[in-house]
Amino acid sequence: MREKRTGRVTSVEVAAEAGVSQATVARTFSSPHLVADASKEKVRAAAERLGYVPNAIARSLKSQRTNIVGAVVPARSEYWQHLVAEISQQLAERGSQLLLFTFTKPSEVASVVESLRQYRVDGVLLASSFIDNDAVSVVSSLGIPAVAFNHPEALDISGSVTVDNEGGAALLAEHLVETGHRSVAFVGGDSETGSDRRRFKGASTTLDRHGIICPYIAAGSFDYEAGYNIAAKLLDHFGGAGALPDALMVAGDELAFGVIDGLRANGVAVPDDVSVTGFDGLPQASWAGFDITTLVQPAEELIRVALEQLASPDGDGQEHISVGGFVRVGGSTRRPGHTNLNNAEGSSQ
Amino acid sequence: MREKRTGRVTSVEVAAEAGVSQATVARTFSSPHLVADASKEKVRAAAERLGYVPNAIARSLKSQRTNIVGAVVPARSEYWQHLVAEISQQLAERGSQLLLFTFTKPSEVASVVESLRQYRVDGVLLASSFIDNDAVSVVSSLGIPAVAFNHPEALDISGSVTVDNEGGAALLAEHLVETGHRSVAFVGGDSETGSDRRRFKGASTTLDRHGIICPYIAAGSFDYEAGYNIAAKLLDHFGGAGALPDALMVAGDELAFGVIDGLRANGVAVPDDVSVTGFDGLPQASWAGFDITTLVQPAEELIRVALEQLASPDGDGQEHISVGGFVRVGGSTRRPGHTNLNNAEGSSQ
DNA sequence: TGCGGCTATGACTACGTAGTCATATGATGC
DNA sequence: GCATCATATGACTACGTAGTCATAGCCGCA
Repeated sequence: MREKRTGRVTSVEVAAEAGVSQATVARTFSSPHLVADASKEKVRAAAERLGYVPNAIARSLKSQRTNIVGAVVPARSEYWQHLVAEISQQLAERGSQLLLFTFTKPSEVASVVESLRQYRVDGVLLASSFIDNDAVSVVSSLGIPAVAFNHPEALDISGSVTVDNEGGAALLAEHLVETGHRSVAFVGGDSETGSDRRRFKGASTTLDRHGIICPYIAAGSFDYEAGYNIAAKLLDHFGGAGALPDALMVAGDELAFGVIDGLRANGVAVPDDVSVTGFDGLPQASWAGFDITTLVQPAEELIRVALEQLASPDGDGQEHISVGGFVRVGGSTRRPGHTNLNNAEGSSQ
Repeated sequence: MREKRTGRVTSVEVAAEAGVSQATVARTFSSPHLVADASKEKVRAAAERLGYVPNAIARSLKSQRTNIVGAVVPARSEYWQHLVAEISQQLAERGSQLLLFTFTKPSEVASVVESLRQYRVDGVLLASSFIDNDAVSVVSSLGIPAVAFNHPEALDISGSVTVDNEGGAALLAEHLVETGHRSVAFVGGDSETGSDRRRFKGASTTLDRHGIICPYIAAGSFDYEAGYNIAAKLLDHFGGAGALPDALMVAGDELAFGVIDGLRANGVAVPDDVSVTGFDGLPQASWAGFDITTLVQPAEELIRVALEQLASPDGDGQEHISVGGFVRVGGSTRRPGHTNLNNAEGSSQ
């Protein structure tokens, strides 16, 4: 009785067992339409008996396709953790695998790229505005299809997919104006990133059109900690809780969580003393404790578009796609009933 | 002038360029100690000129090692998102890559396992108590070293690493007793999971020893939603906010976030009306808005131990390791000063 | 001088698959 | 009844590397 030497059975052995050639076994699994039903049956039965599983490594070597997509994302980011789940799911649907790389400092990206080159991934999702253009250009100059995700800076180097940061921030700003907010400040994350700058631009331009001047206040990064710490400084800056603007537009949801918690720790009520908006549409933004008014990034669509670009024939992927988001209204902003601009003053503090 | 056909240069071409044999090129990159310094120099220079990068796929085929570790985790879980970052970091330090698979329903695990077999990963981290024993046994019966992570049920099938759920829950229970809580209920997640059962066991046994009977209340799953929804039912069950026990021990942090938000939405103050503890030690548990008293799982250690087990020679990995956690005291539980058991009544409601 | 031992290197081959080419078998057209 | 064609299959080889084996050169010691 033949034993199942599982995981080490080859197509040759299956061929012997099934009484066909190795080629027929290979075809049964990779191009079944080329094999007669009777043969397929025999092969499948033999494979079953022996515990055969096609070797994807060998297949990749021969076919020059790995069916593996690499993703390079920052390790500690609620936003990217959220997206990775979506990436993974969509890749699975396409029959591809996800080779995940995380980094905590941008300087780690270089060595990651080296690994990606070695593994001959079919494509790379460079997922972050924290990745500098050098890394992006290295990858794409290697002939690896790359899509810079939410990295609107990478315009001339590789394909890119991003939410419409400017338009999204504009939508949020419009919403604030419509709900009667007359003074707004913008709390930025990492001002080195294009996302941050574009969100501020969208906000300030829109507010400006309504005669509101929107100062930029830098938290330094997009994480909770930064938001929490900036809260006290905001109070200093404006001269106390009573002097805060009507609303704070925060550049990212995680940052906004920190801002809200920090404000509350300082006795500021959200939204009663100040409205707060976020940006990203994280699941946690809907949690009752925060319930943030935020711009929801259509994660499913963003990633679908990005993967389609990776899958498209090389070179054609040099597109730069911007996807619109939508405002999710939560309890972190005041909603003075059907207030319009005429009586908006009533909702100001 | 030779062009850099990047990504498609082979060791043979580098050998020709450097004036050595292919074997010497291969050795320069995989066993440099076998190559004379002078040759290494020539090879490195030639490789640089041609833009050569070793092909990890071919290497894997030849050497029967992929340097890839697979991880199978639930897609929507704060806890696992937290751990994936740690896994990824530690694998990078070991020169390995992470092939990530996520699932939303346990039924999806089967197809994931199929992919893992094809890719001949060096090992698999089966990261969840949601994965049934069938899947675990399939993997390990394939000769793929597998470590069931936080899956204390898998005792006879593969190696496993888990936090000491029972001991951790006992620590939390002790803390509650020490801080004067005299009545406690346990809010469970998915009672099908061993983690849930053991945490309850640790809690109830310990509380029992102090004369406290701890009922089990099922939220059904470990996610925020479940926690939020169970809050109202808790009030029903106990007959109003005033009749709640002194403390609720919740089986997981994310679940606890939901419980807290749900309680607050129903006008219950945490910790003033009821103390709440979590379990996991997620970063968010330290956020000011929640600031949960929780059992911190030592993520770094857990994963290090798991990876060491994967790396150990096959067969030896059949160990079942339990790692202790520690209590992080937050603001979600009352701390009546130096209250001890003698005057604990004073802090009861 | 001669011989064992050590280092560095090249020739060769296997890893397991998929695609190319050639061939055999029927089925179809005139 | 012969040429044509589609289908099914087998033999063969290449994908790019790493390890095995053999050999050449070299040192030291008798």
